[in-house]
Amino acid sequence: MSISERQKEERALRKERILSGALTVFKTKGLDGATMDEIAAESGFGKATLYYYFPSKEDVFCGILDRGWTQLWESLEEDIHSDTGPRETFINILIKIAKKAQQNRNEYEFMFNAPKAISNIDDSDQDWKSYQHQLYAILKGLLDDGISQGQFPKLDSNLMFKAIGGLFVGLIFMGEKNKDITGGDIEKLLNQLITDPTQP
Amino acid sequence: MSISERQKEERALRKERILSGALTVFKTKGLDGATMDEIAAESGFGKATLYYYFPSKEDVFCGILDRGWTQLWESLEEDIHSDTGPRETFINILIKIAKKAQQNRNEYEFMFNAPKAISNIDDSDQDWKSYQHQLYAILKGLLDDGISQGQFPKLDSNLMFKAIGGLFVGLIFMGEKNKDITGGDIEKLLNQLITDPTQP
DNA sequence: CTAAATTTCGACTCAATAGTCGAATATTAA
DNA sequence: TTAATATTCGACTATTGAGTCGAAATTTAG
Repeated sequence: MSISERQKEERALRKERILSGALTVFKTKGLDGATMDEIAAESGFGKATLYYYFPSKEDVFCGILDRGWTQLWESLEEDIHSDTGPRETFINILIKIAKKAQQNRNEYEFMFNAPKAISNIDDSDQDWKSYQHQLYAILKGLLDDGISQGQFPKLDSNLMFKAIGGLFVGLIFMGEKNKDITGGDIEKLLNQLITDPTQP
Repeated sequence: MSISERQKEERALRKERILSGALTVFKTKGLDGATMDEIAAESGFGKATLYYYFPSKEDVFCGILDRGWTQLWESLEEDIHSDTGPRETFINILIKIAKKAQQNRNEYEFMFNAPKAISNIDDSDQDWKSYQHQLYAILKGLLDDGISQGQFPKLDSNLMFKAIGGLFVGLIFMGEKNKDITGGDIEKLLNQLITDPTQP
């Protein structure tokens, strides 16, 4: 008899629990400050048990990114495939990301910042990377389309992309509080940045 | 006979050399990936010699921040005390920082990003922190003044500050290349973000 | 119930690295 | 020259933390 469905689910649930614990520890101790012992304690397992579910610390790390980027990608698909114009789609996507990021701030801060801190020989095809690249490609495409349709200011799209990305990250992750920023705020500032003053 | 002026200078020069080497290693290996042995090798000293100049790894780290923020603060003083209006002063300061940051990208990336990664019991009065806070306070003040004078959009200044800070960091540190961004680009995007459309 | 499979974990190994020590070398002042 | 002072450093220590091991506990299936 092979493993039952319930067993699979419980196993997945335990993995989730470990990832959550890891996220908590990463948040308080930083990426390198976090130890497997602490993650084990935080998630309520013995250290050796962690290695029964994840082959290495790095895999715990990537597990968080995988889960996060996959979920984000899936939750955005309807917006991506909607047939609104580039500008509206672009803004909708960013606002949706912002909302999710504020609901799960730790996770998203990790997703957006942690990858920079990796120096490992990282040629391997991580799932999360492809999702991240896909998302960035979509956004970049919308930006290009929007610019060529005169919906955005006529500026180099790479530059715009950096600027918007920075603004976005700044709004959501700068400072400690996260209560003061509404979807409306983000929309307002995005509009401010991407409204072409030469258009009526 | 106490130590001569030249001796002091040479000692300071050796400290500089160590800080530069440290910056190089930090850049390639990351903050926690960098070891004192590597920093020693990179800067051309034996490890023990490093400890003759800096009491700990953390002090090397803070040495970089101290030097950077102090120099930045000093180089900005004339702009800060100029009597141009808040908007112009604000933009001048940001453009000057951007220029310096692009000339010494490693150093400034470190200055802007490294502090987040510190989790140490950091109550101690680090010089660099006061410079950083002063600079942020000045910028925040200019923003407040500018808003109340109608030179900026009427938005919450904390929000604006986050947005501008993010945009700035995004423009300068996102991606790998740093050649494509001119002072003009930065000015253009800043203007885009901080121009009140309701004003003539 | 019993045997196989799954899950758990404390104790151990082993490598990496921050920081120290004491001796050697170089510089300065008289 | 010579003694004091400043500088250099390789080898050593001590700690920390990732990953392993083997045995114990629990669950599942017949």
